Amino acid sequence: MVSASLEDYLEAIYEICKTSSVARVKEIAARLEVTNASVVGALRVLREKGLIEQERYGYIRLTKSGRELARDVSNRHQALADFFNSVLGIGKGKAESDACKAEHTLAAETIGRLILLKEFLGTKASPKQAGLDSFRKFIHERE
Amino acid sequence: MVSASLEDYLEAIYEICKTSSVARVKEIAARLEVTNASVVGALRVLREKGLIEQERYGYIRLTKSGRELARDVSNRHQALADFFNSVLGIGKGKAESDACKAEHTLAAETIGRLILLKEFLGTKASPKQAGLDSFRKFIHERE
DNA sequence: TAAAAAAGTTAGGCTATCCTAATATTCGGA
DNA sequence: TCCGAATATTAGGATAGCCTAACTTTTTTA
Repeated sequence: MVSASLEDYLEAIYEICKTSSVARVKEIAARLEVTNASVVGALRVLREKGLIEQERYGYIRLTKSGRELARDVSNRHQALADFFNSVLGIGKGKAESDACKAEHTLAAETIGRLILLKEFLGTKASPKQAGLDSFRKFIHERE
Repeated sequence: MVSASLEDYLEAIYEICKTSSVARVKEIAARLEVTNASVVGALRVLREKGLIEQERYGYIRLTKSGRELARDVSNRHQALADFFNSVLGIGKGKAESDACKAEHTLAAETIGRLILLKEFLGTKASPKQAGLDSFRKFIHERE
């Protein structure tokens, strides 16, 4: 298992690698607002867990399992931020910061249901079927 | 500010005091599944922050500000557990454990919106107005 | 190409939170 | 009432995560 903090590091590396192909200590530190020293400490642990690869003083890449884990965290983050903002109408900034924290704590099942709820509310097909009961049916149909 | 951990202690004391009028170290330890020693350490901090009163070897009571804070945490917990279970259809156990963690991380505004969303979905009055747009109107009317 | 700048690392320290083991206090029953 | 059981506390230690300061390596540039 990896802690919430380590998930944050993985997620940051994942996001950076989307555009840069490799990540560097400085970028991770900037994104997470911690010092380089803290990043180095976290990277050592991630390396020991086989989630990243890095040569001394070199670039940082996710391993297969690191990438899978990071992608999961990132997906949870996106889903939550989107739900908070586009369903609940929370401002983007707060939606992001809430997602940042809740992505580590909410069960995958819970987040999955939030995604369904958004779909349900976006459904124009059957606007007459509002309400909890029809949301339950909606869940049942897709799971 | 109090940490997530201290909020858990406050909440436990609050719940215990609902039925017993005072709390004891042993009960708090049992509820949070930590040792007595950990409870004692946390109580010292809560005392320093003026959130509880306790004589040496004696009973534990919340102060006014402690009770207010504990009530807030407890309310967030209830609202989340209820939303997860009764709206999302998550099993009670998981709904509780998710609530336990998210109660410390989600902004009050976010939790407030979840409560509104439940009300909205429970509204029988206007079942034709399903969908995100009418939820937004719904929010607007009550805030 | 050598010195300066930038980036990465290490060493050591701090705080929060938990633990176990030992000790102190309180309380209930013989 | 006094002794043992129950409860509370203290002492000391571990871990995680962050920091600053000093140092090393790499990169840039004059």
